[in-house]
Amino acid sequence: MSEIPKAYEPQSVEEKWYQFWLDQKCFVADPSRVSEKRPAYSIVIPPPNVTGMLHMGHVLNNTIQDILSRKARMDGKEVLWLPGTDHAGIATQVQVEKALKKEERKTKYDLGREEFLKRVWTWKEKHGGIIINQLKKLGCSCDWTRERFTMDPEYSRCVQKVFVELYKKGLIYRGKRMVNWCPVSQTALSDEEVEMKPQKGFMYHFKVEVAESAELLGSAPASGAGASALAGDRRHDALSNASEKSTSQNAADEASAATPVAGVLPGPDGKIWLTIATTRPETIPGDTAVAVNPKDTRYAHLIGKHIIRPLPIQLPPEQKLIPIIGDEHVDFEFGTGVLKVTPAHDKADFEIGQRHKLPLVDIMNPNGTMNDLAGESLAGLDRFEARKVAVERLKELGVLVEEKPYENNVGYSQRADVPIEPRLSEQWFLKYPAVEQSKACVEHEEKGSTPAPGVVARALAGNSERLASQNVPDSSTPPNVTDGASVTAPEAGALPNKMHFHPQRWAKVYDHWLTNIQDWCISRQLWWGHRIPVWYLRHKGNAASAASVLKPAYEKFLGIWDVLKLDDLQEIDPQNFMLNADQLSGNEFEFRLCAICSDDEAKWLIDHGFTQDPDVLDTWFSSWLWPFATMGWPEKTPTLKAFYPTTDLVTGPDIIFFWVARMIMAGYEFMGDLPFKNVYFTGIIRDKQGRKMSKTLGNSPDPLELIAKYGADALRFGTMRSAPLGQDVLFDEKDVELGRNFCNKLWNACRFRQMQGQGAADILSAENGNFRQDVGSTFEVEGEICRELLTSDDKWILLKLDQAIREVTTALAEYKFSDATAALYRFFWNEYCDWYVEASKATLRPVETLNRENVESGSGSTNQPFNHSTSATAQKQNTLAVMDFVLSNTLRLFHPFLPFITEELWHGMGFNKDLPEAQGGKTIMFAHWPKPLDDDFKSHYGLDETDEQFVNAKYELVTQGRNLRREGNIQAGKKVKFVFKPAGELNPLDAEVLKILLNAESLEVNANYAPKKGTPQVLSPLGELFLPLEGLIDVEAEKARLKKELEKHEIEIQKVLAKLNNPNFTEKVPPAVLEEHKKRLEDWRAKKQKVQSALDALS
RNA sequence: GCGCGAUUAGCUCAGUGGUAGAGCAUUACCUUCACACGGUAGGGGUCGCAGGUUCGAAACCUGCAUCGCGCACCA
Repeated sequence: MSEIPKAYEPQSVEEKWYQFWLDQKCFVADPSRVSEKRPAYSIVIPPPNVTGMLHMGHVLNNTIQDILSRKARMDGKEVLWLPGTDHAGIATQVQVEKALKKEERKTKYDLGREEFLKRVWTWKEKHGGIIINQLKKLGCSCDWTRERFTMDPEYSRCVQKVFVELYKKGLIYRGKRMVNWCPVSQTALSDEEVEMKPQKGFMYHFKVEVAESAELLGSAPASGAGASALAGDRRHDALSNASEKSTSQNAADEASAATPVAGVLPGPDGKIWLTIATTRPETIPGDTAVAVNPKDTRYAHLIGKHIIRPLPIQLPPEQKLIPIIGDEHVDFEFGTGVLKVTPAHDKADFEIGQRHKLPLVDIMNPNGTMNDLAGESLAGLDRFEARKVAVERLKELGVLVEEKPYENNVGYSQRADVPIEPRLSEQWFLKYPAVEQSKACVEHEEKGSTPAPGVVARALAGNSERLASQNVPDSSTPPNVTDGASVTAPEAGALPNKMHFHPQRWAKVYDHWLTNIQDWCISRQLWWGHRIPVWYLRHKGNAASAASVLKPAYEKFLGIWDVLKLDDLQEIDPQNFMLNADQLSGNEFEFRLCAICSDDEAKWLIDHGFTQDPDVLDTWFSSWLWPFATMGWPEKTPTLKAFYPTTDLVTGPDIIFFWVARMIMAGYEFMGDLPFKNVYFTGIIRDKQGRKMSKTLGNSPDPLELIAKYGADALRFGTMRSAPLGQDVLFDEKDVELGRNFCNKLWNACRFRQMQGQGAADILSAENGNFRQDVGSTFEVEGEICRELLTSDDKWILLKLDQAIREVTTALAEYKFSDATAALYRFFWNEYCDWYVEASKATLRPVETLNRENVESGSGSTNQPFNHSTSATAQKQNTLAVMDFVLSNTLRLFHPFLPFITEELWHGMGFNKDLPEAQGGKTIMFAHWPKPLDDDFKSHYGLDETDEQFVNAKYELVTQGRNLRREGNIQAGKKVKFVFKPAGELNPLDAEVLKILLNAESLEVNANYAPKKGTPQVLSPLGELFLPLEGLIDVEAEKARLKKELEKHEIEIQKVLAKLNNPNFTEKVPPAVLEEHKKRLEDWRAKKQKVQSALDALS
């Protein structure tokens, strides 16, 4: 017989079968096959960044999607798992810029927009396939014929169409707002792209002089009442006071010596000083007011007065004068209760500025350096450098009162990891559509995860067919909701469908976000992305001349026009403008066209003096259309009709706002229906210490290396096993190792089975280390199981299989992947391999060894006659049939988790042989998902609790017997004689099983056995087991062990007794529980009795 | 500040009212003809703390503590 490797070698196997699946078009979804009997199942992949690399998060995510897809195929559904990649605006552009800098020492500006974009496309072509190939290595069964990219021409048209539609609806608008500006990428960001991080810095207290000091001190006792007395023009006085401002260190010292509590410091120099707390002194030059709370009695009287802004120093005093205003926003508990207002560099300050019509002084450049308005000493410096310098200047002026360490939260740019700069700029915004519908559609039940009603029951629906006819399609599965009508929007308010989040708690987070939703800044100052489909033409001259310039374009395009009179920023209705241009005033106009343009049209517009908006759209503005834009929308394609709405979405909770919520809104807005029915949120993958995976920490393992080392199946299994529903996953390579070990176990269990079959040597081949079937082999697969020949172990394993099928099916229906793998692991390793395979050796061993000489019958044995010569072969064949049945079901249960090895074994074992092509004959992918054994099956084969309990007792006896060996210090490998004194009848086959499991040299079955004093023994419901080892056993040690056991049992007995003696318990407890307790007491007492007897036997 | 999770064996985690579990790690023994990526048998836990509900709580309720996450933030 040729050697097959003892260990499973995944590499060539995985390669081979993936190619096979591709060649056979196993992953391709065909909408025309969808019918009531063959419902659709669909998932769209969360598109990875096109130039990204596979990381553990992807592994988790995509393994789950693959499991769901493969399970759905085995359920007889038409499955579409739609793959693709995301252009990932900033990330990709930054990558290319870096490469450009490194390789050519150039910036994107050196190349210009067009050339730079060419480079990005080249980069995309070169790197874009990497992650796709990595997904293939993982075994993902995506329909690659439908692979999409967010910048495919068709996809881009969807993006433009959506933009134009929302623009028409008035939901997209352009405006000058405070946005989150990233000084590194030099673009605006959405609120979601800003991450708050605690940052250690300083809180600076500095004092400013109130310009009207003299006036205040002179005419009013420094009380709040004085304010009104100072009405009138104070400007001149204030200015002259300011110019006399003392900068002497002396004065400053005196001032700071006074208690700062009040915030108002009337110094001996005859001036009133206000103390201001800030973390950003470098923005002082941009201050245009100082604000206090009008209810704050300390300061209210100063409202309307002015302070002299200390920076920049060089300015003449009159230019430093800024007003003190009253605003409710100011918290008088915080700091000194005096707030410097910098409307151009702070969101809250901007709003205060709006309320008080304050001027905006922008003192920074887009790259985060200070501009000339910041003053000589700061201009040109980076903002953080400028902060230090500003503090120095304040010190020099003697106005710095305090500087203390302070930690506050600062918004960081997620991408560039630098603090964002609130900045006023002109951007495009979107008012989110369909918010209310999106909120209403997510199920908000209080408790537990809710699989769609009936899913579990349906999944478990029994099978009344016999073994031979396991291949009938499951018609009990109701069709998916995939009516083509959903392509058109239903009437408003008609929302029968609900969406389920798993775990449900994310619904609350989702809800909260939708409730407090802010308009979405969708424009980015990047080059890589979907360019905003808006064109501008500026015209200087009167309205009539402007109208004549616009005319050709106006007539050519049906797009939406806006006309803006730039003189006073007034919008004019375009039609009105074209008709009545001669009567309209104005000398400068801007025309704005929002339309989808072909290349030719774009060229035409450029030729006619139009320019396109230079900005591109936020990447998520394309991703949010993913579920339908990938299916051919706006055409009502067969794919869209058959597979939208999708069934499941699998993603990380970190993009619940970025992506999930927005897809839901887009789904409603453009398709009139929810885009998916279930959302499964994975956990976040962390390292062993619970830290997030990150490149800088270097704690992120390369999945490809893991696959090379352990195999894709191992990686998948290990990941699934350690990923409980909704919990973060602490990744440990040990888990993958466990996966590999498990695959190896599966491999060897099948190898064992193969070695039993006739002509095993022909069936097994060492080539490639793979299982191969020999065409000429007469080897039989899944032969008829004969009821009469079933051993108790056979029945036991069939019942365990039934249980495993139920557990795995239920777990999958509830998205509990770690439960499913745990059930599979337990069933296959602990039940099938540890017990059943070992027990089966009783019938599988060569006939000559299954000989009554080894199962000695004592006198008076009640054993049935056991005719080996005639029945042994049949018995063996029957056991093999059971094994084949169990293994065939097992492989199918495993297939979604371990696609490669199961396919290899499915063929290697020949399980595909008698099946129709489309139902497992070609590939296990389409073999039917195992159904639980139903009552007909069980009664036909006589499977019931009796057998299960008997076998449990048998195995328990074995464990006790092995214990005796250990206590007798018998080495694990050594064979010894056991004697068994049965309590009733004992089938010789069961005796043989006992012998094998005990690794006994022989097992004497003797109902009349009279042990010598001191023979170690165990007692079980099946009888007494003796280990006659005169002189070899340490009697005292054995006694000690038994005594310890006795104590243990006594404790248990006392525990149960305590309960049973409590009248409260016996009266109130449900009868079933009472019975159970009584039985428990009996059990423990019986056990104790047996140990006691054993102990007595020793002395 | 608001919200959400977590707290069970050395580690990572299951466990939705009725006898405390798994994997890893660990100890001892074993290369027995499927598998040392293996087998057999062990050891190891007052289930974060304090109250309450209950005949009965790891589980349910109320506080508290610690850790983590999200949202919102006061300069």
